[in-house]
Amino acid sequence: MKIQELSQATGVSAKTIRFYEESGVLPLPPRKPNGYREYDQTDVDRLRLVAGARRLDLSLDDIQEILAMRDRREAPCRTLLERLLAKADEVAERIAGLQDLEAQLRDLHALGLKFPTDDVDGKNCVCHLVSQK
Amino acid sequence: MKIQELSQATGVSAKTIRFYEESGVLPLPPRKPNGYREYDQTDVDRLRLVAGARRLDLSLDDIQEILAMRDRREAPCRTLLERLLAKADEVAERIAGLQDLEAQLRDLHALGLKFPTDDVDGKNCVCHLVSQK
DNA sequence: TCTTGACATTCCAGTAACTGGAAGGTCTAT
DNA sequence: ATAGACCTTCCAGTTACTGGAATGTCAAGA
Repeated sequence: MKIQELSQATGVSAKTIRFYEESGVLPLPPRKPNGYREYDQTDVDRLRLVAGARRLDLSLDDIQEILAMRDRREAPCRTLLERLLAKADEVAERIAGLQDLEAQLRDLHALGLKFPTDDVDGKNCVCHLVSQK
Repeated sequence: MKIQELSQATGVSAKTIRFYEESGVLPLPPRKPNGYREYDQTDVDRLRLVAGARRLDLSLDDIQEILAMRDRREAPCRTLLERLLAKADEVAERIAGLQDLEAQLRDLHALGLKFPTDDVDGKNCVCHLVSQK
């Protein structure tokens, strides 16, 4: 299986596959005599796991750690579970921050509409709204 | 006014101020004979505007463009307004995505708790939950 | 056989917005 | 004289890729 086929099978670009390899989340694959990387089904499985975890926004570091533990046959499941929960909490926080941000942006926009639009650089320029304190 | 004082007045680190200068959002300040940067109140104002806009998550590119227009006495207000709105929409989208993500993470966690925890690398390992398809 | 096109390889550089650190110069006070 | 608290520049690293250049390989068609 060549890199393009692995790419097709997983939806991860060849470029990214090489990057994952260099990053250490994917093992160095054997090479054919011509130097091409050779993959098999276990690589598909592993890369799918990586891609799935990335979709859940786990960092490559996290993923590598999880895979390393799995490879050492330690209990990765509990760890993964904890990471999932921690990640969920993180995401919840990020959401709250972004909701604040969105509200502020819309407030500012609404407020801006009330200013005379021909007041290019006057005291009422909306630019001042953005400036803090 | 030295860089540290500007930093105090705006809450932006000296390191970041130099970075902003290099990025072009802040102008090259005059230097004292000893080579130290010299700032005044207009720099405080400008940097506050930058910091405020950054807090609203506008990119340095956006900010630079807005400032450039203001400096040219063009109408930055309308532009800023549009950017605020566009940014708000962007943020709303990002929030929706993150909400999906959080739900997925919590579902996965809940699902994971139902698996036997001693099944280290068996078929039921939560790792498989993460893997796609 | 030659050529074309689609693959493969490596390496270098860039993205956004900083942050950290090293090596060295300057100022102020004791 | 020396300590420390500044200042300067430059280089490197962060995250997860992506783009591009230069080059090599392979299979198929004219």
